[in-house]
Amino acid sequence: MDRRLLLLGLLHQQEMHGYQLFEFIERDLSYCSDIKKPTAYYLLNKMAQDGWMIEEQTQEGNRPPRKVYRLTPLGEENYLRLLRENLAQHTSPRFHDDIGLAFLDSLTPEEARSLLERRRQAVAEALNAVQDVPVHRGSQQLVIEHQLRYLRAELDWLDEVLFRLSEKSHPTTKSS
Amino acid sequence: MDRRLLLLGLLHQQEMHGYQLFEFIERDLSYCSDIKKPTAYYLLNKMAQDGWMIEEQTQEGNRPPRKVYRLTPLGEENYLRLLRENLAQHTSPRFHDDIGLAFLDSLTPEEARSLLERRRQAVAEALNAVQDVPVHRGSQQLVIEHQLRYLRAELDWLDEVLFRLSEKSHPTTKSS
DNA sequence: GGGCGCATGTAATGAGTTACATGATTGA
DNA sequence: TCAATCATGTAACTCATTACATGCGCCC
Repeated sequence: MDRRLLLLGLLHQQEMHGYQLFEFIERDLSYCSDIKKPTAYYLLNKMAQDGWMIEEQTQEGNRPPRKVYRLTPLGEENYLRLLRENLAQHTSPRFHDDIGLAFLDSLTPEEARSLLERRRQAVAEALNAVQDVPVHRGSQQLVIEHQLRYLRAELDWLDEVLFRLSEKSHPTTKSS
Repeated sequence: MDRRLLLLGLLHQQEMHGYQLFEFIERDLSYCSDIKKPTAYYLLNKMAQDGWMIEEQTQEGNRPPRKVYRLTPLGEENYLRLLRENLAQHTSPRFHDDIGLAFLDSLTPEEARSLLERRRQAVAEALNAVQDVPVHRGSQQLVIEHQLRYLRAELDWLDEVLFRLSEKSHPTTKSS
């Protein structure tokens, strides 16, 4: 239902056609969703069939025809329902990266460290990328800030793990 | 491939049968993976066919027969390959919860606050649950600690958002 | 004797992806 | 003229899930 909520939320702000919606999501909301084009088109058709929105065919000059979507009252109702559900709940994401962490002691501390340094590098790059993202409109900016917080916490965590590994690989270096 | 890595990692530590593996994952590694029973059985069969592990039928008394899995050298090789790949990379999880955040300003600050208070409650409960988890063996404990860090960061973040909302709903209260 | 636990599966379903199809316009 | 952009889709496929099937033993 998340993907529906995403589309509904954007159409609540402003009517759009499918291509436009998809481009907006890819450019501005890539941290929220990795929805693909066929999925977006499919959901739009589905929700139009269900009476959540109406399609309007438009055409500018000889450009390809567009289907512009506008929420119906039923659509607005469902939008608010899904939004309230989403906000009230917490769903812990699965960190696939944790599976490797769980088996870290299959490797020597040295190798574990060098691999996790690579991971650290990747996280740092992701963080830089998010820091460079231009400020978003209204509460969409919250998503960016959340991402920043998350990535900073990841970096801190990785540094902690790397520190512990460095103590393991130099066991002779004892703190006084 | 993550789920394969999970199964391989456990079998690398100790040979087990399917039921046993699944129970272990559910009890001790529920933060890593939400793999379901049929998926686990399917993957075990698949990897056995591919020569990554061998099945051995065993039976105790009149109990249901078991299929015990043990890694082959090929399986060990693939285990280490997947483990190294996993450790070196970072894959940002999708936070479905962020979709609601992006559209927070569709609601009044008051309603947004009360809904996010509910979310905060859910996060706090999850945090308590993780804090009560008994210490895990070796690097499996890292997963628990990572989860703790993540949930604490989430709580901090929610408190920040809630604070901003409280400022919006009492705009007369200006700081000197 | 009735339900739960052990132990392994099959079949149907679903959600979403990839790859492909179409056809006009714009720009190098 | 060749590729890219605009704009919408269909078809096949993958991966994983849910629901169901089986059958014995154990415990209350």
